Amino acid sequence: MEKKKDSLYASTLARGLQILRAFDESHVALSLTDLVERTGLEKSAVQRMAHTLHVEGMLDRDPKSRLYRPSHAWLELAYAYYWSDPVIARALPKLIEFSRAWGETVNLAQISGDHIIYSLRLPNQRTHFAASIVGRRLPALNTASGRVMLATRSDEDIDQACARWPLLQATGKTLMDRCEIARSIRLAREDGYCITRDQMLLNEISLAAPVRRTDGQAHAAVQISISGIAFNEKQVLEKFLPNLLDTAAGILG
Amino acid sequence: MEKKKDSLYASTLARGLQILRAFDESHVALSLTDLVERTGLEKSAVQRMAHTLHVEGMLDRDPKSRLYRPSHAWLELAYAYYWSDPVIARALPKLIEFSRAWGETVNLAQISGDHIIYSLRLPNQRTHFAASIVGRRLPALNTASGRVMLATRSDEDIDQACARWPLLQATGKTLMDRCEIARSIRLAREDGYCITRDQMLLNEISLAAPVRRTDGQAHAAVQISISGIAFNEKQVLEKFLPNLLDTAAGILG
DNA sequence: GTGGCTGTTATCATTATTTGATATTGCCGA
DNA sequence: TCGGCAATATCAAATAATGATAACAGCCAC
Repeated sequence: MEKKKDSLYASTLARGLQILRAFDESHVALSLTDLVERTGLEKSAVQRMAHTLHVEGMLDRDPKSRLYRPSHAWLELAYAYYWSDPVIARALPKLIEFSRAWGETVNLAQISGDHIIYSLRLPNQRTHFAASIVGRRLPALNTASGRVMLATRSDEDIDQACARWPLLQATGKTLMDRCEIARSIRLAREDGYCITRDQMLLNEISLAAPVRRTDGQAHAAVQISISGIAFNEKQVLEKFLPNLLDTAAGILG
Repeated sequence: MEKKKDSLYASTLARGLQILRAFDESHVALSLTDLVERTGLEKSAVQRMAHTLHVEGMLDRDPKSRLYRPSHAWLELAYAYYWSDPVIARALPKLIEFSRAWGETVNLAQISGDHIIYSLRLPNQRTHFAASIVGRRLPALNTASGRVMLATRSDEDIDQACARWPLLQATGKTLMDRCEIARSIRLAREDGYCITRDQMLLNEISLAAPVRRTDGQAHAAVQISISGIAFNEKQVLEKFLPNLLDTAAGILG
């Protein structure tokens, strides 16, 4: 109907997926009319899709308010994902080891188009909710992890990315200058790590090291979040960098 | 076609979901023919569903082997789930605190039909992969978490569950006697906690405390896994129980 | 209580979409 | 190089989705 002339494309299935994707951090429970609004689908279509997803166990429903909510099945899908990605299994024991040894928050980030996605998180101090749960996506250019991964690519790739990939001003100090970001990435290539401050959260220092494959490219990074109040960048590098590089290198992307 | 006479049921969507559910811990990458086998759908239907899911970003595909794999979108769904469930946000800081203070593996389990599902995990020592990642489902009756949650229900509910809910013999020592399990649940009701050993993993002691709602029922539990080599049950109770109960009580289901 | 509003549930003729058989192509190992 | 298996592409038949509309239910203000 609205999509490409693709005879293999099952639009009913796509509409169902639209319903699933209507839920996010600021839309945690939706009524039928909410879903109509958010998806732009016909009322009847939403009714049928939501009903089907409910019957199939993908959506829970509060009988009182009639609001739909994500079900536990969404976590089961994450479980299946974890088993399917071989990097996860190699990274997890290393991250646990690091977390135990240093008592700091450590994450595994992966590149996903022009964003990074946090696929493993071992939080060690109370922080914002979003910073503690897996599945969060952030523009790659704004993060230490994204930059250190990008740094393993060709110059052309880096230039292209710096020119085109999206940016998000998360704090007042988030770096939005694309030339500066390009410089930061080239520095990361020389250094083999990337460190940032106040980019996604104020008073947060983020240090990332690449998880390289045999061809040298990194599709994952190990990243730690350190309080910018307790430490400055120099101290963070001295205290954590060698072990972080070891941890990342030991994973083999 | 095969399903109920439900005029709102969109079977195409359901077929697509079947494809997603074909992936699990022992099926991490599937070809079209694998999918045909696992779902029982027609070859053409599988072709169209998989194609659509790929176009929509729900499945990745290795161009070489042509195998389909779960995509990062599966983690994004988990992210949306986390935001949608209010218990998660209340539990996470408490679990982090406990993990920091005691350096032991701590989990949040929730009841999901006749199974439990681990929705938060803070692993603190290397163990089996399955024991470290969220989304794992286990028969409620076989776990300390499941029993301590069931213990907050009525006697009839407990009897029904003990009679009908599934069991899984995970180790040679997994308790399979339904009468014994019922006894364990009633004990948990008196004690306000449940402790097990060697049930899902050999030499693992599992201790769980209920997260009660205002009506007294628990739909979640905080659970810790302790090495049965380093400790015996008595020591675990002495060392961890008071703090675990505090942690669980502080969450408010 | 009662009326009116809003959002949900149910129905149905029309038709677009899926279906599933089959033909074609491409890949990999012998 | 060939043979066999699996992945793609095609298409007429018919089923299953569509979307408009009608009936219903819950909630709030009065």
